[in-house]
Amino acid sequence: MELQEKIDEALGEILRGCEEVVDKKKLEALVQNYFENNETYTVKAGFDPTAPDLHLGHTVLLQKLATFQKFGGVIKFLIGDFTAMIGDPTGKSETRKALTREEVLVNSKSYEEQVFKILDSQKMDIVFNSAWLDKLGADGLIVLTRFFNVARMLERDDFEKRYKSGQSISISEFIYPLLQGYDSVALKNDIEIGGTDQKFNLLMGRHLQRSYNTNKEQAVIMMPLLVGLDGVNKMSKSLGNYIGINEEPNTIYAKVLSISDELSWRYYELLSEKTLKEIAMLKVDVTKGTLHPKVAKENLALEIVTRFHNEELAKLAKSEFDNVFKANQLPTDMPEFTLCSGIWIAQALVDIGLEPSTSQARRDIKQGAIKIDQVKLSDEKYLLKSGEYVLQVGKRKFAKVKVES
RNA sequence: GGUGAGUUACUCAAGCGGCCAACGAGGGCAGACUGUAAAUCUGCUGACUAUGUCUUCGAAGGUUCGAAUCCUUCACUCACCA
Repeated sequence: MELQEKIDEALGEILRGCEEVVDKKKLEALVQNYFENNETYTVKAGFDPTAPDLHLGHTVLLQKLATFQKFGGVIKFLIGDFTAMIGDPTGKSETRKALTREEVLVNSKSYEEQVFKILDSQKMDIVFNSAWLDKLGADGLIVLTRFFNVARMLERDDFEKRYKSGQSISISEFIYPLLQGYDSVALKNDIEIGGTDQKFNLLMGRHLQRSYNTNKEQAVIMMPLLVGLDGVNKMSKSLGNYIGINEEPNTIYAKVLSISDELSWRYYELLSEKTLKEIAMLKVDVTKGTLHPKVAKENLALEIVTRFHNEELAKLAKSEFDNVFKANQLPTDMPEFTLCSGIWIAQALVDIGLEPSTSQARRDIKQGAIKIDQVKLSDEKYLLKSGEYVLQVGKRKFAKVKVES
């Protein structure tokens, strides 16, 4: 293959799924330089030290970093331990509690374990921004704040809104983007990747690199935010609409299948390793009716489970799922509990964690949501006799109980 | 610092002395229909072995037979003025 062709192909992969790119020329030059002279460049992405549980939303970014690793990018995996003390004002987040050094280290270890499922550990550095921000000092901070003015800071959407409606904006929130931008200065960074919600902060890096006369001006790539399982909000742990990469194969599989058909295409674009062309063809097949939308979604689920576990477990997850929900069989793996004979069914359900309260349990019994050995229970006051049973709440909560006399 | 408005369940938001465990909407849970999809329809949505009891309407006191509703103090939020 011609060199130029290789370069074009690499750029195609790099740009895939990006929402917006700033300074595309710079990006192209870096990649070209890598192919021609084998010179690497740095790619920075920032992560919050408080959230070491990665979910698919994070992997959109990580997969993009992995792509860069293939084409000369050396990843600066930045853990914002210093900036976490302030809390990113982007969106609606509140002030966060400061973490101790130990907590940060523990979290970063956990990051490593998870991140290496996607990234090549040989081509990346994990860095902490406290390394240079601790040393910045008050005088350094004053210098930093000179490089930006309030009027421009207020141009940022969320600041503007809050300012106009008279809500409070603390000075520290103004400093946050500056510090994040300073990270790029300190790292002499070439490219930064972040979510679209980070646009302002990402561009700040460019601005400050220019201000500090670093002779560098990072290119910026913005990735769209992955919508969560509810199909409305961005995927986040606090909203509970996430798929964690450390979750069980069965759980991941089931969660992927529970998203809406429409949303599954978005997931295809951002998470699948299929080419855009292949995905477009799948879409056509579904529209024509030659491919059932559920099958398309099943394939996506299989692909995702395979990435974080393996193909065998993915297939098992599928057959398990089909068994339970298509054929109405019981799951092969259920939590098991031992109870005493004569226990009230509602109490039993609470004790084993299938219901939050006996009140809720009663309501569910009334509505026919509780099953014992797959038989609907209608008696609210039912007492369990000794023996072994499978208790079920709704369609997806199961438990095996052994009742002893 | 002054003046005024507000603080209600997961969220928004009614209620302004008894009919209030608190209208309505969203969310959530469950049932029907399905592909555990979407859409739609229905029910539920403080706790308690329960036609009753207990704890909730920013916090603490008070008035009253009776308070989310009235009074006092405190805390917080917002608006206008300085």
